[in-house]
Amino acid sequence: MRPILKTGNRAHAMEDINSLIKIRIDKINEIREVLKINPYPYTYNASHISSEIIDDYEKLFASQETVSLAGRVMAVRDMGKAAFLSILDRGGRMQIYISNKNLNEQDYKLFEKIDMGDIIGARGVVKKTKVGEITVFASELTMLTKSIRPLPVVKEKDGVTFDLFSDKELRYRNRPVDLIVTPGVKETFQKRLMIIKNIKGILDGKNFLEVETPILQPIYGGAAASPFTTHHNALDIQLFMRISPEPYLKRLIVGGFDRVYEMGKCFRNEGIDRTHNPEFTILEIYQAYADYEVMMNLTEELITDTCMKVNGSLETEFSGKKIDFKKPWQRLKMADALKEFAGMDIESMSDDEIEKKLKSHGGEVKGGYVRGLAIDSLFKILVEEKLIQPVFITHHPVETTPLCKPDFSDERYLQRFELFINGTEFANGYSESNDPLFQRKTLYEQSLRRDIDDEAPPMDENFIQAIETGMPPTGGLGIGIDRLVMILTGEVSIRDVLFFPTMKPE
RNA sequence: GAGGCGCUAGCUCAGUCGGUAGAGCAACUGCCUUUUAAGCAGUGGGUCCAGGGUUCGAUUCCCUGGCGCCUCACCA
Repeated sequence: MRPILKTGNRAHAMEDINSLIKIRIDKINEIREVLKINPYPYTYNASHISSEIIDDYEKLFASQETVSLAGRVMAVRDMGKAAFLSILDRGGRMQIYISNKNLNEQDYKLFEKIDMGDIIGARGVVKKTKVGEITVFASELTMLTKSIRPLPVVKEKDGVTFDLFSDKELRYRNRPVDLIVTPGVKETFQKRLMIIKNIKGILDGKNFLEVETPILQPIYGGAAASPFTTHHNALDIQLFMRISPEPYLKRLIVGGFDRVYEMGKCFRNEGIDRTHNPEFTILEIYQAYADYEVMMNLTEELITDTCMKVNGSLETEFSGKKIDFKKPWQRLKMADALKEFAGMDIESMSDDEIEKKLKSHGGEVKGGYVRGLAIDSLFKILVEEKLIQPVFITHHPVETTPLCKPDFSDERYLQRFELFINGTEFANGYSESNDPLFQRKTLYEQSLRRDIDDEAPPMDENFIQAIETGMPPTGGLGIGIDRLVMILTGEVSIRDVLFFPTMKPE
């Protein structure tokens, strides 16, 4: 079934028109009919953006050349025969001086129809006002887009913001307005883009290839999570939204792309909270002939380099805690972490003791006791939240994942690491499993758990066949990009680093 | 999934011990030729989230529901 435009849309839109909007529509009509101006023209050539005018002020003032710029009107201070506009463009804010002495009659009449929120073009010379603010003294005004929906009025003086657009629900549901009026929001997203660009730059510099793999998959895997399901009409088959790009990236390693990465959306059909959004961005990297130690070093490099580029320092603050990214980060075996933070010598404990301990802390293993899963669960309950500074937890019990190689020195544990910062997981990496017989066995066993654990993925025969073809020894790494952006920008909620977080319909 | 809190004008918020409501900003009308949270005077603007109950009367009290935020649980 194709989505059909609801017939009620138009009626609803009409209802929505309140008196403030009506007044602005009247102004559009006057602009069109009286001033004979199109309030929605097609182009405008601006010579400068705000920041360039400020940077080049001395030169522009000396030459008194005419500059032009385009932006959104954020404030109108009208004093009768003179007025000041603040307009906002890509480079920031610029003040425009309006006077009927400098403007022709038509443009002055147009000025009288300008509201906060309109997008205009202004041409004029650059001077400082009496109070020393760099200002474009307008000799020509152009209406570029008449806005009919009023913006929230946010004011600011001496760094103090007044009447902030603070209703989070409205902000997330109406992000364009939020981006326009809420200080700092745009900057957070600019930082997000810088972080992503920097990480890709480092990887590109190391000859990793950025690839794209299917988001719609007939069989999902690579993590334990509930998928979103969808349906392909022509093939009449069920498809799943990927929960991880891992299985396809490994197929590419088998195919000879021996350094690949993908940064993209994954989808998990789980609850929503401060650190979880149903769709989120993951970075996965695979490097042939490398092991988990190489991937740990790469993790350190990616994050410290990016932190330095974005924040100019390796120290940041996150919800009141100082985080120090200085290398090298501590590396701690999970068993040792349990010893250090929970006072438990897990290796000397019997299954009975472990199970009791887990129960006493309100934990359980889905589908019945398994020693390794119980240890992992104890770690989560007792240790995770205590890991504030960056630390690699290594050597998880073999039962925690079927996709990782056991450590040759002690096969009860994996060559795996997870990076924890501020009590949450940021990265996860392995020496990837490439023994086809072992892989078939562990994935089969995992698929059997589906009866008792609805998050266990199904058997993926096609993937096993790829591993049977022969995957070189490979190190793999996954980093949660949204959470990384959170810690590097100091945002406590994932919704504040996503342009459009998932919301229930109103 | 559980608990707490919130939802009143375009925005930010008061308020009504139950008698259908107010401020600031925004808007509108005046005044004002260097302002910057511009200022001064005046005017208009509300399904008080929705539904039900109690009541002569509910925006207010009670119940149910919706949406959001926070905390917890869940979460490779």
